[in-house]
Amino acid sequence: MTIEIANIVGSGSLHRELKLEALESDLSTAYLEHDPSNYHGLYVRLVEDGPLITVYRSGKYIVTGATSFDELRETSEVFLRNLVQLGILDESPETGFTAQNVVCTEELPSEVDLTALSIGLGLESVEYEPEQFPGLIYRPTELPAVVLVFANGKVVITGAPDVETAEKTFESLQTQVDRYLPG
DNA sequence: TTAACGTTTTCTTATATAGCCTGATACA
DNA sequence: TGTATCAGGCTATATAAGAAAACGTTAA
Repeated sequence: MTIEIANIVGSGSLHRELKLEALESDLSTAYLEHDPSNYHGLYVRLVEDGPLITVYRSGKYIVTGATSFDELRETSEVFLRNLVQLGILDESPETGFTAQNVVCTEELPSEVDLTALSIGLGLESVEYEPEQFPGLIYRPTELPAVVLVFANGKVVITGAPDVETAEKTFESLQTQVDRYLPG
């Protein structure tokens, strides 16, 4: 099994309020975007095309666009170090930074008859409306993740807090596919 | 009926996936 | 002018955050 991580979302808190306008002018080396008329959060990128940090006045922040847990952690830590260097924080606080959502892709060994699969899985855990969206949406009752299954066998797993959960979710799907669409 | 307040929804970002639609461009 | 091709946007999914708008409810 070769689950590929496409995106990880994490969040944490600095436990103190921030002046976003001041932060915007102080973080001169980062890639910044702040347009309160569009959205109230301050967007920060430490490197061009790198993960995006959304910072709020409350001191809470979100990191999106990381493709590994190392990159997610590193982004949060470098951001905190920058704030300490700028004198915005006295020292790196305990932020409680954790991954909230992992988006992964996988592939089933063969094409899938989505209509047959939706009948097999049962209407209570499946949404499949091809006129609206070409993928089948599967919510396993025992796992906190959602799976998008496409007719060509490609699969997107989202909502999982970690890779283990994503892998278990894919295994659960594969079991169901083998049961309802043998051979 | 209107004001005031409380609750809910929408917005934004990242990302994969695939089908459909629309607009732009190229060529006959 | 008509057809073909391509690119881009929208559809749906999860998640965090908080402001603002859109609701619903209650009282005067």
